[in-house]
Amino acid sequence: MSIAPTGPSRRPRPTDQADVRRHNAGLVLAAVTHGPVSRAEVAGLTGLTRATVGSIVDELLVAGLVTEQGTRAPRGVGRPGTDLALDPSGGAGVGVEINVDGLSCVVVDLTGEVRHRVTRPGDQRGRATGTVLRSAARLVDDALRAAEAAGLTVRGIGVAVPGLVDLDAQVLRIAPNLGWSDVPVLERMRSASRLTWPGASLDNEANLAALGELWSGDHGDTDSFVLVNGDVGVGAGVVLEGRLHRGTRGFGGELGHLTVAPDGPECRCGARGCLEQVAGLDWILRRAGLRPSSAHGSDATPALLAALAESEPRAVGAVEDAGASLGVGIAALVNLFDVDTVVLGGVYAPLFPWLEAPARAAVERRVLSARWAPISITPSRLGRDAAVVGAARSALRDVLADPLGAAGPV
Amino acid sequence: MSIAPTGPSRRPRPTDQADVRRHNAGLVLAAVTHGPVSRAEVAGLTGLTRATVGSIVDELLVAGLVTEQGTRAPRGVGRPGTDLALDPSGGAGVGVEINVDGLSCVVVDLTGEVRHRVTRPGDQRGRATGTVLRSAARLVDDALRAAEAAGLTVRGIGVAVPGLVDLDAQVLRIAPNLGWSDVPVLERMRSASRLTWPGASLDNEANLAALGELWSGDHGDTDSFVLVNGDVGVGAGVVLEGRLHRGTRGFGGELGHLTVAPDGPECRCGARGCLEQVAGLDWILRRAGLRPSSAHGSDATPALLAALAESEPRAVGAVEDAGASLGVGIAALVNLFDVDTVVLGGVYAPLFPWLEAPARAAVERRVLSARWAPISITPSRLGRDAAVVGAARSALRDVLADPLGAAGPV
DNA sequence: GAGTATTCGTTCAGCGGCCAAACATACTCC
DNA sequence: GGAGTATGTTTGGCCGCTGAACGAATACTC
Repeated sequence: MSIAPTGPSRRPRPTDQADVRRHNAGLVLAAVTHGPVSRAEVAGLTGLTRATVGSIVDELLVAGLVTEQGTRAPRGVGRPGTDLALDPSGGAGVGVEINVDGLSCVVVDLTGEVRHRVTRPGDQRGRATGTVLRSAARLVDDALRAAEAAGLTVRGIGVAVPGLVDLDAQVLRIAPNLGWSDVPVLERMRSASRLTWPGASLDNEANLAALGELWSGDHGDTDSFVLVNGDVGVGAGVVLEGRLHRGTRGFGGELGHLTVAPDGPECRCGARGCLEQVAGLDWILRRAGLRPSSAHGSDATPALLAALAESEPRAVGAVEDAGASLGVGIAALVNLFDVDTVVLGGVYAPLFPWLEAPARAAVERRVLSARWAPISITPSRLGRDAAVVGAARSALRDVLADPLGAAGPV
Repeated sequence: MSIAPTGPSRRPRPTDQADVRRHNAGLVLAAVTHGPVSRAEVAGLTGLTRATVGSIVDELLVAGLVTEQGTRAPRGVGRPGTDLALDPSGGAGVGVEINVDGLSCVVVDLTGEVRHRVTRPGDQRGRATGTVLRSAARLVDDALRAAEAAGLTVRGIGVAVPGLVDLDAQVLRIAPNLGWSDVPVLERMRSASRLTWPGASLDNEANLAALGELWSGDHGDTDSFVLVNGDVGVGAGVVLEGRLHRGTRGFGGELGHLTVAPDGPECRCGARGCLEQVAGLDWILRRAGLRPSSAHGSDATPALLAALAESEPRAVGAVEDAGASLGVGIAALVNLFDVDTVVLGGVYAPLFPWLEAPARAAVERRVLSARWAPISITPSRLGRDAAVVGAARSALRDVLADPLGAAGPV
């Protein structure tokens, strides 16, 4: 909980009463997020006085971020409070995901509800960059119109891409699996759109998926976890103390190129025995006797799952071996980051029942602290939606963290 | 930069003007740390107004944390400013290190200068826990007396241990290389001491060494780096954005048990191929034909260095092989954390000339982003002192971060 | 049914923080 | 010696939080 702004500007910044107000407004809004609460309850949760909460809530009401839900049915003696909740029409975020196997776009309101969803499956690798970006821009235009029709003011747009993003320049540096490099995605999408955009931001899909999982709120009280996103490549989104850790240059979480088997097969990156080579989707499919090259992502996975459902030995063995390798990678994550929760997303989510036991065994053998502090390994809640939803909600994050700064609907 | 308190209490806390004051006082003190500066320069550095800086400096002066150094020799037109600097007698921290190869203890003043230093080399593994702790307590007593004699008020005591520390309970959970487990180090040292202690804290040596390096301030502008501490064990202290990352439970940075050779020798931890087993000091010494068991730490290292100086092939080969394995570990760190600087400490510091090339080669082969973003690998500046000095300074950190909260000399 | 206790939300004076601007101070340059 | 410039201090104003008092709405008690 910091009242100082996070972000690229690393310079130490002085603080004044306005920052205090912002911080406390964020606290109040966070308290309201968890469900209908009265002003007095918010005061109890946040530690602020009722007077302060009242004043902040007044501002949030006129900003349209919070609504009063009328007097609550009395629960005991004393005057009953008036319930407060996030205003579903208080604003929305648009999320877009550009991925190897398709495009998707959602509109999410302040309460986290998905109000609009469109997906366009299909292999994007054969298509020209411009064509893909134009399709994506069209999805955004539809989403913006849908939001307006629903009476929602769009506060921001988040775009998720499968590659390394230069956050300062907001440029996609390289996306190996798309074959793109140095693409100013936002700029080109914006110019392909016919509508005026609110603020927009670009980020890596694993990072945004991790944020999506974080905000889905189903992972207990943990504010430190790693989302391991399995696909052809293997990436990790690292959330420490509630904050996404992109690393100094945004290149963090490259779990796929962790060395697991020094004498293993050669990787595209030039090294040997990268995790990606012995736990990635292609390897699993090959090992299971399926054809990875012709059938990618959404195509081959059903065949694999069918084989697993029938306990086909090669498929089961492939996934179990991948699980063991993955466990070595997870052990490394836990030994280094000391997170207590690891969430498996992407294709690892449906494969979880078969991956779990070997992965857990490897982790328990290799993590020194596992004896004192249990490590939770769970499948992703949002599944393939994690990145889009995370992108949309990240667009709302600024509003939620600093409700009075960027607020003001219409 | 946060004005909210960090620490075990994770509950969201409201903020008020007092916190603003604390935050800004910390800013001012940080600006003063970098060298003699005038009030006006501090205002420029921090973004505060001269009025505010003046008022804060007044408080820091009466608190005895800052001194005026008289009018500065004029540099151009205008009234010359009065230089401010940290008060060398403004307080001190005591650091103690309990390690396999000896005990050491230092007193560090506010400016970071070491004012007292005692080391007691010798293998601690044969000695009973109580005996070791009593020796350490005696060192602390000597340090407290030395500080008093120098007119320094000791603000806190930091203890560094080579093992996993439960920060909430302040208990050393396990120190494999000492053979200790579940030792309430602080409690037992305190009761073995004849003097009254100020606040004390216990932490892992690699973490404290990383803090020591961070505050030594010689690593450029980086505020994200990893210190890899080589000894019989291998630990890592992770500093991200200027903050030490202990992980959710303080068990982070266990680099020594990263798997680098799945079929390698069995480790004490039960797994196979831990980095510690193929790049730790014992392994290097054995491989170099020296006797690790009879001659530890400060005893065997000179022999190794002498052999290296004479280019003795077995010694050179041993260190080069260790460097290659270490490089695999460093690559994992960089791929996951995306730090741009890795500092090698402990025994790795004197071995650096021989380690560097193979380690760097392994890193460059295994880190995907190394092509765009160069990775700096340097030896530690503080060498074997990093952990003790870090421990002493960590005891001062609370004062520096919140000068007005815990201040008040005498 | 009336009075009392309890809880909720608001109002108001007070305190402490920062800021902006004016002022006093000290030094250089002409 | 006066003009110009930069430092440090003082003053008035604004803003946010606090604590206590107050009106409002409900339950409990006799």
